[in-house]
Amino acid sequence: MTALDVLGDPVRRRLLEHLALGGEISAGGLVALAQEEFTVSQPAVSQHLRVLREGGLVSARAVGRRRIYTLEPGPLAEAERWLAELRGFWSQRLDALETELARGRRAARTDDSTHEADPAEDTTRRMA
Amino acid sequence: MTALDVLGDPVRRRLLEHLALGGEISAGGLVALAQEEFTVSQPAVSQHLRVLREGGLVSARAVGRRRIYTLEPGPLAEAERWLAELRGFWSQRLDALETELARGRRAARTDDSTHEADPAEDTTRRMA
DNA sequence: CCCTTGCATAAGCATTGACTTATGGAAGGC
DNA sequence: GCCTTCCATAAGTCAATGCTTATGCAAGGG
Repeated sequence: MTALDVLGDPVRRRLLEHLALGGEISAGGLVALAQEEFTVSQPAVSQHLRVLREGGLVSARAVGRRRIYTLEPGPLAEAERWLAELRGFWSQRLDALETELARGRRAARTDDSTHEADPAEDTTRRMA
Repeated sequence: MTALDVLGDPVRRRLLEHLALGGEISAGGLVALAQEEFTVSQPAVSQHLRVLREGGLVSARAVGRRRIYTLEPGPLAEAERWLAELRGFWSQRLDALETELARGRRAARTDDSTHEADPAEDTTRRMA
């Protein structure tokens, strides 16, 4: 999930948005666009582009003395899947809880009271 | 998109995964789970939980002296939408490019040659 | 051929951020 | 009423990261 590490910066996110909307954009074009919204120098943007490249989120090809950048959808899709899976398991859990409630909770025969989910039972540090 | 800022840490991501799979988990339980995979202290995990709380990714309620944490799907869904939109615009662009190519490219009447997408045209710094 | 443009890298600095140990307070067991 | 457990916060350290200026190199234009 290196994509989510790379996405943790607003400038990089904006660069990706511009690439998604505008298609292929040269490094200079991306610098100009970034400087419309952030006060950053050309090297700063270039370094962000390097991070994006190393994360596989974009690719660059040389055309003359220009570097044309393209969005690479792979890592983005991976991140999206990760999020979707989280949400999936979560809603599944919600559903389970609902049906549990709908069933009238015939359990709770222990005279205590509603206890929380059990995975947190052992809180002592099991030193690895 | 503060969610993506918060998601830029592997420990926090893992905590969210555990919450998604296990439902509600106490702070101590999350500490124990984190310490199975990372060598982190209890305060470190507590600080991560604070970041997650402030980002709205989780919520906590007090039960006795325990703090029970719950996944909040809202920000996650928002991040997912952002990613999906990126991918959406991108594939749209890809499609447009394909149809353009399929059309045989009747344009290119200017004797020059294939030029790249135009948004990068002006590369001078327009100082804001 | 220079001279300019386009972009990347180097080096240095400042800030952020993740960790640590230490501590405190609130709730429960005895 | 203690003592323990659970968890959060405080304070300080260290590394990572994002920025800057300076520079270098490759490609075109005159």
